[in-house]
Amino acid sequence: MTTARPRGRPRNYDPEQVLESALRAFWKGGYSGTSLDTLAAATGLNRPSLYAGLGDKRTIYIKAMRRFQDYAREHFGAALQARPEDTSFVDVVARYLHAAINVDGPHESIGVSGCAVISTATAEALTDPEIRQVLDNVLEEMDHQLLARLREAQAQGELPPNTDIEAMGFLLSSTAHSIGIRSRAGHTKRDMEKMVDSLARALCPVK
Amino acid sequence: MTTARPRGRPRNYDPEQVLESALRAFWKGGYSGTSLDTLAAATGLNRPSLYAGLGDKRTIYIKAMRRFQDYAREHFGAALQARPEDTSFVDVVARYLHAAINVDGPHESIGVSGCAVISTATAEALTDPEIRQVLDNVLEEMDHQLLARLREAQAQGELPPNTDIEAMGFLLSSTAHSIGIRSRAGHTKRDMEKMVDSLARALCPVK
DNA sequence: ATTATTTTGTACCGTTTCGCATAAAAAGCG
DNA sequence: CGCTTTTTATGCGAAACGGTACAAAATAAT
Repeated sequence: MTTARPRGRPRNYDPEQVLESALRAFWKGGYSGTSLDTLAAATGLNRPSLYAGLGDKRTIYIKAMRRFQDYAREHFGAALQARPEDTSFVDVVARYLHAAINVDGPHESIGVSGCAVISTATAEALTDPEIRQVLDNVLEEMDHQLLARLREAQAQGELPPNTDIEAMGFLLSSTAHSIGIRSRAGHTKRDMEKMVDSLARALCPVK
Repeated sequence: MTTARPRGRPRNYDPEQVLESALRAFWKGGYSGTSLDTLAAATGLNRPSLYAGLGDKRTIYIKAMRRFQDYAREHFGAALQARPEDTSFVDVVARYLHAAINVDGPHESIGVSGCAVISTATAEALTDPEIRQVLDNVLEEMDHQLLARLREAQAQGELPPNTDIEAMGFLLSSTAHSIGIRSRAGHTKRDMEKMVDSLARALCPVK
């Protein structure tokens, strides 16, 4: 059984795929630097279809950023999950940093690098309150996701009771932000992978 | 004695002041988001004078970013200088973080916030190799400035011999990067000032 | 005073930008 | 088969964009 076909002419595109293409276009060229023509070429749609399907440029951008945020949340969440083979919380921190490299580092296959939101929303944040809010929401969610896990770790005894959870969370999220910026500047995965273990040890009060 | 006047009609503006105004315009609106008209209005010059005096848009942008880089280098350098009242290296680290807040945090008087380069060059980095290089140069200089000071500290016994200097430098510069991003997202100086001491302690192996 | 030189300001050029109006196309419904 | 509904595609239009031509203005040199 298939869902009942809607009334008129059927859509000629997959909305998910179009949003993903739009994300990649903005990810590469930024908000102001990506025109509707570029967006149309990237998605395969023409401008009126784009507009009818996703809204105006700003709306498409914000939807694309939300999509990236979903993707990032998922990966960071998975990295923070405890695993049987973890010998200390250093392993969890290292996994988080690897996730940051995978999420915010170079994506060779699609020719982009950096956190899509941080790399593009910062430029607009002071002139567009809604985009600033998207950026702030991403930062806040990253901090929150980390702090929740760090508190749990402290409660479970994975981290010493005197650990400054807030400072540690700030440093971890900051490192993730910076990994995105560094890769945007051309740094490779290998450049950053080789730092992960020493960073994890330096970040973790558990020696 | 004054310098011999050049031949033709004298300039009606101070090049330093114009470049500073251009910096503030790009700082606020980003590269793609700032038009030559906006730039002309901000500097008080008209477009032809701007072009004759500073070059085309990209050239003006790059000169403005270099100006910001000079400003940042100076402040970070001053913060890293040893002071008689320092009781431990934690004080130096805290001073560096305060400098990051002053340089990359909100500048209420001129209505901008964030590191001018990171906040605006990241959006262009993947499509403009020269701008990417400006960004990379800033990141590299921050790391270099920090590492030089950390090595010195280790040599002077301010830091334990087993300190992982590279990791510590990476974390410190990353924190500075992130402070710029957070303030771009709307975080206030006070939000971040209140974290400085705990961050400095968490970053410093000297407890 | 005249000339040479440089800066200034208006006005313009061709292109790009975003958004939409409008008609053709593709489907279901009666 | 017509009729309605929805999507597609061409293409328009007003505005904004980066850049420059050109003449007027301001100064030094002769």
